[in-house]
Amino acid sequence: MSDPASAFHSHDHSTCASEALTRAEDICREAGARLTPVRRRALEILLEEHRAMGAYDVLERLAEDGFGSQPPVAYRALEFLVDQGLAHRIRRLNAFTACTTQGCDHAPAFFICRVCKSVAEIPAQSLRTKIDEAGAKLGFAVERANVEALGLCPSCQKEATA
Amino acid sequence: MSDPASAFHSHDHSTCASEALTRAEDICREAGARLTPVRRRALEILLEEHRAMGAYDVLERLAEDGFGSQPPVAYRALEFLVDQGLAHRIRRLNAFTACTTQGCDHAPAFFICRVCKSVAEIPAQSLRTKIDEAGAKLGFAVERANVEALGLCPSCQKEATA
DNA sequence: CCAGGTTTTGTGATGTTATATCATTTGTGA
DNA sequence: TCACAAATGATATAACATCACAAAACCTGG
Repeated sequence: MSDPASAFHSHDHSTCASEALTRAEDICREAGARLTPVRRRALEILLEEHRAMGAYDVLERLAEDGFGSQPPVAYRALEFLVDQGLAHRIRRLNAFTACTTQGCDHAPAFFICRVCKSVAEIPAQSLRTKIDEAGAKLGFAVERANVEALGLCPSCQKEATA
Repeated sequence: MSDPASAFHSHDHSTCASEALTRAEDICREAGARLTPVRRRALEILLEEHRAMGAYDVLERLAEDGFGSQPPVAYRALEFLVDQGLAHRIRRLNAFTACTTQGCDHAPAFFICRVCKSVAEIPAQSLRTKIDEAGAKLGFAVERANVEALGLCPSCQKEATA
């Protein structure tokens, strides 16, 4: 993956998205997982923008494309993507976003702009280590950790002061 | 607050809970906020155990005690408690838990046992600082941050190996 | 005290997010 | 090509959360 937190930088997004899709195919092939048409389409939809989308929004788009229109269609596709590390669930927003650090450590931290809803993901292995250590002090064995920060992205800060 | 992460230690819980309630009263008085009967009762309910409760579970208990039985009753009380820093929302569980570090920095991190659902809270200002710094590198201004770890608490680990 | 506004509560309705279940189809490998 | 596993379609329902409005409780100045 090119650029950490590309969400907040101008960049060639069509390349960004198509590369992610190509990598996703590789990752699935290696994992022996099937990137079926719905799943692939769901990922494409998430990749269109660096924001989180609700399952029902994804569902609507999938239905337009001729896939089923019932909630499980979207939830299953999204669950698959999350399991494969191709997407992440943003709990704060009850929503999903495409992974922008494929292949990386997968201890992501998210920065969510409360105004424009864009979401940036960074690799945060060092935070994860700290969390593990803090857990260890309590005798707690950490298996997964969420780190989600809410605030203002660079451009929305400019808007705010203007 | 006595003991960080008391959830995972045996302790005198009735003292733990009653002290928390007393402090809550102080905090509200100082803030000029009204700890009304529903709000107080909601806090008591959350304080009964070191776990997260869903709003509807709290609602059920409140209704039994003669308060209203519609969802807003619970959501309003819980929102008040969260605003006052007397409770926290655990996004991973869509649930709420009483604050066990009242008065502390309020940059909490949570450790959630996936088996017994107990929740421990620790002050985590240093993690918060790291998150702020990581945000700053992206030009992102962090306003709030969630840190939630899922895994196994000490006693559920013992169970698992047994 | 009491008239005024503000805050809190009660209640019904509705919106949003997520899962359970089961039948059917599709892919995969013996 | 048969049998098993994986994926999809479709219905129903569960779980979580908010809106809107009316009634009651509470402060506060006169």
